[in-house]
Amino acid sequence: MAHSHPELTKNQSLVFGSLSDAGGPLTAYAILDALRDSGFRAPLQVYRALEKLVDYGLVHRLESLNAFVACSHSGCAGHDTAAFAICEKCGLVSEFTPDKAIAYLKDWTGEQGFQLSRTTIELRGICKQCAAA
Amino acid sequence: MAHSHPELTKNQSLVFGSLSDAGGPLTAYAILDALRDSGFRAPLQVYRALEKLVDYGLVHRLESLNAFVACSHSGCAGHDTAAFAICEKCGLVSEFTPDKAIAYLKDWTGEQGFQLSRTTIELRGICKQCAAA
DNA sequence: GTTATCTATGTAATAATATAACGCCACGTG
DNA sequence: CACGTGGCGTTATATTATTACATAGATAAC
Repeated sequence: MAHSHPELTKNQSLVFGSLSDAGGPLTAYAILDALRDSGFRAPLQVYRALEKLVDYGLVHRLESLNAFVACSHSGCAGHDTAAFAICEKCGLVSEFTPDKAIAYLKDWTGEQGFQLSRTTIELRGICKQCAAA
Repeated sequence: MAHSHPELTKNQSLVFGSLSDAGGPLTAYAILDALRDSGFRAPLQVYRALEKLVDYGLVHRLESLNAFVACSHSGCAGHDTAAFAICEKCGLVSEFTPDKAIAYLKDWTGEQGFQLSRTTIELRGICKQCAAA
């Protein structure tokens, strides 16, 4: 699941590049706009590339923002158990891997007989910088 | 934050009722369709009611489904730290309150100086029933 | 009692996010 | 070559959510 991946195609590289350059989350349509000069014309070009990139573990989808962000730990181990802290002031997104919290969630799913395939953990609040300001 | 609430208005009652009756998540437009006979005509009627209901802690938004579900613990304490296990086969949604996992997440936010206001925890997988089948 | 204000509501229009359906081309394998 | 697979381009459409503006009722102030 996720992790190693073949060479990226042209479109995948462009999409991944625009996310990396942004250094933060972008919506699919923001990516589309960023790549018009590179020849992108339609949303599907972006969505198709994103699907693969998420699959490969290079990009995360932020459900609560309907946006996408390049993975902080390229080729990251816990890609499917990453968590995100999202600042509601400045938009900063910090990715981390809450192993112990995940362990407790897995305890619960184990007890329930729930076969866990993917976790979404997104924290909303104010980052240190913005709180200080 | 959340919890006690005034009397529900007519629209709020209708929306809450349809979510309760459903016993599972509904999209805003599914609610709209369910309430056409009750006089609903436009999405905004649904979204406005949902906003209040979420505010009051009676309804949760499931970010990964773009859907809404009545809170399992009416007037639930940990409304803003609830977690959900979502079965990808049958659509069953189980709400629970992973206190220990939340505690670890709060450890992290505390260390980072991140002022946490809201958590989203959604687990995808296969429920016990569907796994057995 | 009238004015001001606040909340809820109704309606139309539109924005933002995401997918379906089709056909084409490049590539590798038998 | 014939064929299957995967990526790509394009059009159209589906789904989710909000903006903008008008109306109606309750309440408090004067």
